[in-house]
Amino acid sequence: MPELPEVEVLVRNLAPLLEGKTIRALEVRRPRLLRPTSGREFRRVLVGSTFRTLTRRGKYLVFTLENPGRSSTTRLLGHLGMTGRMYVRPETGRLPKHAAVVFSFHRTRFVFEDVRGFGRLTLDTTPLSGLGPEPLGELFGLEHFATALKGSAQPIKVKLLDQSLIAGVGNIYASESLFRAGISPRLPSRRLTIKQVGRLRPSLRKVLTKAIEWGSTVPMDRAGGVKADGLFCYRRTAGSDASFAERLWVYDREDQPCVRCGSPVRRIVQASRSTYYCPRCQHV
DNA sequence: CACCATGTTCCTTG
DNA sequence: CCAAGGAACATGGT
Repeated sequence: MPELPEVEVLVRNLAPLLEGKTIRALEVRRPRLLRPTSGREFRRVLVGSTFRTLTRRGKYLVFTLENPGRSSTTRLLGHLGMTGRMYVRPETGRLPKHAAVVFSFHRTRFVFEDVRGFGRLTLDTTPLSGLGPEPLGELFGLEHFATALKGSAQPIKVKLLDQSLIAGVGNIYASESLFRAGISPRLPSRRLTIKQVGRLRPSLRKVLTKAIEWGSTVPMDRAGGVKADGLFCYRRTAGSDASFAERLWVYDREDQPCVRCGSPVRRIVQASRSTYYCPRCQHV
């Protein structure tokens, strides 16, 4: 589920459910996902601590906790990888098969589960320092963007995935924003004209903003959608999912007609990841 | 069985 | 030294 918009929606749903909750017990079932923090260290620091704030940075969730005993604050960093999920539930019922970490409160528990195990929940916050500006923030200026692209021969699609350039853009919204801007994903970054950069920047912002809106307004009981308890997860659900189709213009739509011109959407592989685009609307 | 998957990191190659 | 490409990570869906 993990690009900026999905993480943003998750954070908004989760924050009110966590704030003020004190960790009474903590179970680490897949210590590997805490690395480089050890399970022992993780428990030592967090049991007894109280969740204060939850924010997002790029695709990361940033939790702050307060420990009364040490009168200090702790930052906890979360990342969903490809299949991570986080949610608060009543303490009843059994845990899912892939539950990695379980925080117990009074009558509820906060669960981090991850099927593939590419996600992370750790006390190591160093990954934050390597992130570029937030694409929806003030620091993501046209000048900064244009300058960063100027030096690189990498295809623009690949460049958009570079988290040190912009934080939070993933494979889906990279394709989507290029379609909206009418720019070929193959175009070397340094070849973008100032006019194209001028279109790409607002396209990125629009696509991300719309996705946040969509994620925040969709009925919360759809399969693979958002659940009322703050769980958010989407999976590709073939063509049967109408809302998913409406939401994305090119991603995962290989051979389907372009929503703008009708010619078939093409799929190519760049940096070993799928890119989708309309060869007619995104020439050059 | 084969191929694909929203991400990041590490290693190799040029 | 740097950039680019690919594998690895681990599991499930189609």
